[in-house]
Amino acid sequence: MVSPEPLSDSSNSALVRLRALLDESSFDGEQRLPAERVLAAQIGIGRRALRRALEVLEAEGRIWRHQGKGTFLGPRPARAPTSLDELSKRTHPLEVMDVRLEIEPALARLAAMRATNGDIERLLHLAEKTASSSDADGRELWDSALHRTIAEAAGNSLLLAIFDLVDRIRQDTTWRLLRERARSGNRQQLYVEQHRRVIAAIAQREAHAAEQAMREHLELVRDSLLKVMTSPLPARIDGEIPAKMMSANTKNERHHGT
Amino acid sequence: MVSPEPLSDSSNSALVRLRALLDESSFDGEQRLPAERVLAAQIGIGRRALRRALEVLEAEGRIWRHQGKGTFLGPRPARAPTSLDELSKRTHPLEVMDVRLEIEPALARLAAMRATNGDIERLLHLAEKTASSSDADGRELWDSALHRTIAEAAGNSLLLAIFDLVDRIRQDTTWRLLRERARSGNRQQLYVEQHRRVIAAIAQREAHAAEQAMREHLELVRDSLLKVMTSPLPARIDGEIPAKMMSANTKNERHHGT
DNA sequence: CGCCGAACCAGTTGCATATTGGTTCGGTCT
DNA sequence: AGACCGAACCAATATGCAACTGGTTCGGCG
Repeated sequence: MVSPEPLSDSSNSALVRLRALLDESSFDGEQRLPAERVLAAQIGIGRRALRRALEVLEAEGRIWRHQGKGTFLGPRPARAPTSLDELSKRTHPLEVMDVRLEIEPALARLAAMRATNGDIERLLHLAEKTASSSDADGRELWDSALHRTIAEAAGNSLLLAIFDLVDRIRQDTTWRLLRERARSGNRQQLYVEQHRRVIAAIAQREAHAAEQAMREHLELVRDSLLKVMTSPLPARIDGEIPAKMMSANTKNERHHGT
Repeated sequence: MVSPEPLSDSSNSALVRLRALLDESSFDGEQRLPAERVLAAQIGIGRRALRRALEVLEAEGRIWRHQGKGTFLGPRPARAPTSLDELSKRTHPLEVMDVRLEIEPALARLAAMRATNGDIERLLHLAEKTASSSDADGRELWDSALHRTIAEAAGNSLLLAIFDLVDRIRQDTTWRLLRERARSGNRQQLYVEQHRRVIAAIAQREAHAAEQAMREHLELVRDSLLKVMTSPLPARIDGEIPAKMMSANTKNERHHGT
């Protein structure tokens, strides 16, 4: 068929010659093919023409490229499912807060039921430290330790591992400035009070109260985060917020109908 | 009173002086304190004596050290990510069921709120497949796909990743024989009915009903697993069951959103 | 107008180097 | 003999730099 041909002759010949190279398996055993500059010189075409040909091949899925790494044969390797970087890149802060709202109240409840006296002692100690810490960095450090100690006290190693996973994503670089701005809001005193309430409930073995207190605390944290993110400041973390993911369990009454 | 003193005078004085430094917050804002060689020179003691003092402080949890990094104030930060193998090795089946009981009802609730019509269509399709499947292997396959589709429909990629993590542990080799024995109990028909109920609730957007139905389903699964594990058969999965971890949320009614 | 070479930008890798805590050794003083 | 010290070494980490990579822009040229 004679379709309109946007590519020039030389580009086209480059594509043909590249396809021939790939088909002949001229790079036997070699997953990686030469750098663009080298390859262009070998074939005897310009780098620009070569790149257009490579674009086609990449769109076809026959090769894949990555800046700084090179060009490789075969389909793009699947992402490691639990690779922290990948996961944190494609995870939105509000998603993380939703997950924390699902997990940490449960952790607090379990901690209230199963914490040892030693756990409770450590929690009380941490609460003091958090309150007495003056600078923001120190507060965040002790706060993190506090939440994790509760997770430990829950006595479920898998749930603890999940907590760590979420926490690692939360502490990723992208969030740094976000948290700095979030904690500028002077809610620190309220946070301290909420922490105290959670710990008290755990110490008194009141599972439901611990769960509820933790949920209220995290809801406040999320609202604070939300406020920061929707603030008129032009510097947004990420342009797109998937519509599905929008936080939706502030008051999750039953949805009837529609 | 003159208690036996294992430490020498100089070490002791080093410890006293170090404690003074930390209490006075001489390292305000600085999480990291000077290198051992420097610090020893500053205090005017030998490095060996300094190190003994640091050991005490580390045991007390006031500092933490790591080779090549340095010595830091505060509690030791969360440790490195746990690989799947490691995690799976020291995770007990009942722990996994407890985690599923925490996460999957929440997933069902979110799915009821945010599932697309396409999601629901797929769920209905899967329900048919699961019911019509005759052999046990096929049933398990469809069952797994069903649970994961619900997790997808929840629309939180991080929560989905966590679900996958748990699911991968659940499908680890150690569990194979356990599941074989568990499904020998003729509860399959009941499982199918429970699945149907969960899907119906999601399709009708009844978040609370979906959550509750999923919880009931998983509780039955866990009870079935528990029965198999405590059966008189000598082949136990793992010798030790930490007392803390014993399942303890059979009847904890939940209060979401107050 | 299309193409080319060249330069520049940005992400990645590797290596040499410096610094850290961890350890061992011999000398020295009490 | 035991406690201490300085020095050196070991191993893990951090850091900076050079050398690539693909991605992009620019001026020149036919």
